[in-house]
Amino acid sequence: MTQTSSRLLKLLSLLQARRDWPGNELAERLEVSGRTIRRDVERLRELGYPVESLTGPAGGYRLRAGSAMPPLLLDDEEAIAIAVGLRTAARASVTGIEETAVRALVKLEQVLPAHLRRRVGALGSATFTLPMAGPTVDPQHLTAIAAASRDSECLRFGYRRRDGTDSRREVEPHSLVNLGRRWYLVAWDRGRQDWRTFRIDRMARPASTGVRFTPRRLPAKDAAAYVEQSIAGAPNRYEARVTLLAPAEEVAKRVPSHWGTIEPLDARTCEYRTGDDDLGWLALRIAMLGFDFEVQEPPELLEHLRALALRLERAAA
Amino acid sequence: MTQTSSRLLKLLSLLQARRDWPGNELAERLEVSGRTIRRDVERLRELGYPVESLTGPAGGYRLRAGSAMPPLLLDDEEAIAIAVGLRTAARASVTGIEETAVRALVKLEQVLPAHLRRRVGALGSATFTLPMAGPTVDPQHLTAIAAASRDSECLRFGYRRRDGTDSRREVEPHSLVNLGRRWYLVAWDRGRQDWRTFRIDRMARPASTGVRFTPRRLPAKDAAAYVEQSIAGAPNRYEARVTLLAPAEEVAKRVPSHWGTIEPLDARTCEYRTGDDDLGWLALRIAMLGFDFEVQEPPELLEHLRALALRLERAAA
DNA sequence: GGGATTGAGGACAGATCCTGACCTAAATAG
DNA sequence: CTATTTAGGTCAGGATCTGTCCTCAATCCC
Repeated sequence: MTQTSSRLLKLLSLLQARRDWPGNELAERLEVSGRTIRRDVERLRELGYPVESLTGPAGGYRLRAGSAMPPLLLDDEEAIAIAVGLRTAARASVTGIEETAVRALVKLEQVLPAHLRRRVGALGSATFTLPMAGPTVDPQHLTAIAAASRDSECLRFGYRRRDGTDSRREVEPHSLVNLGRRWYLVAWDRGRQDWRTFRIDRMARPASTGVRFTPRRLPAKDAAAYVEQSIAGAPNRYEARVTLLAPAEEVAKRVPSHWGTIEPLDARTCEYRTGDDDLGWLALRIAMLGFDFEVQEPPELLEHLRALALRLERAAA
Repeated sequence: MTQTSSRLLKLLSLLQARRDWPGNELAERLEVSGRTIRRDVERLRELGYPVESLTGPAGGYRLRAGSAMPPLLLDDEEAIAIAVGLRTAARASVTGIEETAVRALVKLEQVLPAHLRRRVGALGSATFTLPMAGPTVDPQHLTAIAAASRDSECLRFGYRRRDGTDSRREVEPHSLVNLGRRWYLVAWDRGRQDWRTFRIDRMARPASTGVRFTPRRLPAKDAAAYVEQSIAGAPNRYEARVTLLAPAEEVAKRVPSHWGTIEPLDARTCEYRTGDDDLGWLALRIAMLGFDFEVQEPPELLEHLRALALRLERAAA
């Protein structure tokens, strides 16, 4: 039966690689009779994959989108592209899919052949995040932590506290949480015998110890809630409100909707609101818009702008 | 034997969803005897998927990375994350995997269930590209064009020439090429009866006509070469060389390696080289580094910096 | 070290399924 | 209208699958 199964997979793979396939070409490729191809197509349909067919000359088979995801059959290059894409998605921190991206990445990396993993690593060193975007998180850390947490394995890492002191931790990872542009791990600290949240960018060399544990119940609704309550007060977040000297429509064309909101003030100006943890980053984002503007708040933003303007002037001198 | 095949797929899916699986749990889930599970594992191994097994208590099965990619079995959320990740990867224009990312995206979108496609579209509207990054390319255009080109189907679109005049085109798409931060389509223009290259960001509503064509031979080594020769002279590219007043090591920590090269000049300064088509974008990239700097070349960069500094000063006033 | 747990795999029998061959029907492009 | 292409019924021989039963081997824990 491994013959039939692998042939079905190959068939699915062919149907994903090109859209239209005449039956006899499939038969040739899979080295079976046309009748068997028809039966295989029937089987795929039974399994829920919608294979369309057209009769007549220029007819053939075609895999449509169905109601469920079929298994994806990727070649090496595509697998790499997906791995790299997921890494950037995990750091995008704009769309709210970061955690899922990491989960998918863990799944993919588990089965990614070694030679491909090396290539992904090489490409991955091309960091996409902007220099000013604050502390960056190593995607390899993310996947290592997510894998340990998925498989209920203890995790060991070095951790630098807020005050700068270093320590080594051994924890039972519960879940990985993305908030704003930061990643947190919620875990039971085995040394301290209590729940803790850790910032991933403060970790050093996280690695599974291989020791399994039985998951504990988190004393909170969910991990995200736990992180929020435990960093309450800390995140010093800034909300910027600036007036742009440009029509709202024109601004809207250039500003991604998730980067803030635009409200028209009059025919020639509009108000732009956006928030961030990092003032420097906030200043740049506004400067990059390419329009003249006036800062309404916060006042701290003005200082950053002044500093930036000075630096540019010095350079342009 | 759709039963055995679908069971094998389910088994593969389970093995991808978690790392360790005891045999009897698999047997329960798949509603077969333990013996059949062992046989299924054997079958997977025959198909080339390396399934490890450990005996003893706490033993079980585990899917390792092999030498070839197994079919990826994704849940809905993961499929969305991958689609979004690939979209950003297609636009990243830094790593050299954009074209593969588009190919993978075409494959995925072909089978992406409708409800998921809607969600991807909603998320996709959160444009990630930076506002200043120049003309953005709609990923839906990219996939539409890539699909037509993969399937040898004619493509129709509106095109705005360099001089601003609009026209409608019907072409036989040959391939999609990514150069720098721009996308080009190499195609046989049916109206003009000749080869042409089109910039994707100048296209309007590209769509397959459904008409099939037989691929022609391109009069060049490959599509990338053809694009390069046909836009020779046009791309007005700038190479910047600036001196940063900061030690090379410190800069290296903040600058992604693909965004330019860093050469130490002395203990306290270094030289940063980077290139781009867009001067404004170039200026920002340097300003964002967060270090004092001096521009060596090009002179045009100075003007942009001055303009930017002025704008910031006005805002900070 | 001993016992319990878990995977490995041979053998068997009955049921099921697969394949290719052959044939007819229906749809479609030119 | 004709050639092409998928749809699918039927048949027969061979291959495959499954569960049961059993014996081994590796590993963990007491």
